[in-house]
Amino acid sequence: MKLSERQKSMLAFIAEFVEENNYPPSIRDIGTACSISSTSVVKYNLTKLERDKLIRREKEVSRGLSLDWARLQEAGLAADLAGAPAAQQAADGSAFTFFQVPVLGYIAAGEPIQVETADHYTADEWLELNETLYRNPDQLYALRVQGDSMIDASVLDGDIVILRHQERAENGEMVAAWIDTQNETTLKHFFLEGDQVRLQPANPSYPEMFLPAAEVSVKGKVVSVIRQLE
Amino acid sequence: MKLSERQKSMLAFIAEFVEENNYPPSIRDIGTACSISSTSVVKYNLTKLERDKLIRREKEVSRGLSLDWARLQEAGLAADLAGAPAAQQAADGSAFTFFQVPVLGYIAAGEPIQVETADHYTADEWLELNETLYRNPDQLYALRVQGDSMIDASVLDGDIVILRHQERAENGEMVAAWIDTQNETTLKHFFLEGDQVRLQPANPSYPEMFLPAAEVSVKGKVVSVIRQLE
DNA sequence: CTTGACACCGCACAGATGTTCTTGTATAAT
DNA sequence: ATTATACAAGAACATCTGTGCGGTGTCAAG
Repeated sequence: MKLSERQKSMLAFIAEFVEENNYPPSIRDIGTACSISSTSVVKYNLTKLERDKLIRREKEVSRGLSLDWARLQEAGLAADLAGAPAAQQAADGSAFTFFQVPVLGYIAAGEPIQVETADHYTADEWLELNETLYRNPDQLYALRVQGDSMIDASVLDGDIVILRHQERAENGEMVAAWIDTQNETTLKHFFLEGDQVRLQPANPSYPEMFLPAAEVSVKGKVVSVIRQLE
Repeated sequence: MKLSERQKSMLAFIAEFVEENNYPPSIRDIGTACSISSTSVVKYNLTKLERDKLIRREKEVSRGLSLDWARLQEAGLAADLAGAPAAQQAADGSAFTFFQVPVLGYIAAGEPIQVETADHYTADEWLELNETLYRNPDQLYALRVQGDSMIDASVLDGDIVILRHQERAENGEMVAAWIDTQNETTLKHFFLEGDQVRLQPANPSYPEMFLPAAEVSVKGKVVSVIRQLE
């Protein structure tokens, strides 16, 4: 199922419109927004989208259409759309969205964590976060911290770190790094020095690690830390 | 603002309809469902509801209406309605709830923050949290931390602390404390020693404060710390 | 070259839908 | 009684809006 640019822009507009107005756009609304002069072309593409089950449509009902977020998510299209998994009304009437982040397991000098295979369905716990705080929520996941090797960076044993999945990191960033030779994932500050990687704990009582760049792969970068005291 | 039975049933129907169809009902839809034979009567009542700001309406747009959950909640009407913001469907179909926490301002050795008067409608920012992590969410609020006086407790400048509103604290807990004589709220570890209160920063370069218990009032206890690195 | 699928355009039409006008019925205040 | 106000009905109207149909240009297969 591949979509034309036009169809993508239509989806984007529909999402945006619903987000803003709380009711769906008419065919002509869509046409104007997506620079489609003919209503029948809008209908034509709408039918396509409906065939792919990305939207639902009620025949002969004004503005009788809605997005199927489940399918959009499945198709990897939800991320680009306004008001993703569920659009909600904040207390002030403005619309905003929330999303869920899977807590995939523990990180430390502990067992390996297969971030790639652990998907949204194997996670045993979830965090719910406000979109205003994060971008690209579909790339986020969370881990519980075990050990105090990052204590000087104010990350304590038991904290939850939220990471954005990415393979590269800037020097000094706090990352989850997979160490090939040791078969484990660890939370450290990352420094690339020539063809060596230095993984530095933020606790002087733990040693730095120097490893060949080939043996280290970055699994994600810490974007947030959450601690429960109660 | 009191509503007629008819208006209540209209609200209920609109909520139910939107929940089910993802688009709003037409005037005639409402009429049929609420046993109103005339479209003008529906419009009449819709106008009333709009005057009370319980719904929003776009003139001359088919199905151009939406519920204002904030106002409905305020009026205590939201609970009876289908699809109220509090109830959501998780990906696995199970229901769970989330809630919002107002970010009321900054805390430090800074300006006073009137937690009592700052209610859910004056907050300029919100956090959204999963209920599974917190109990009694209605007593929660959040503050941004200014300054590094709690750095040794791993609370950094810029962090957001979530507090539970309470007047009492156990020794050693991290609290937001109002200091009468200085007209300010500050974040410190709390110790009651006789009729004196010791407020201790978690940073050796800041001094402890000893104050008469009468001059200190606890505004809340820190239950969580959130940090954004990105 | 012809054909057919595909994406697109314009337009006219009919059905869907909000609005307005007139009328009628209570109830409470004057 | 009279007036004002809230609530309701029905019909006519205007416009919003989805649908259908004829037509165009492109492109690859036959």
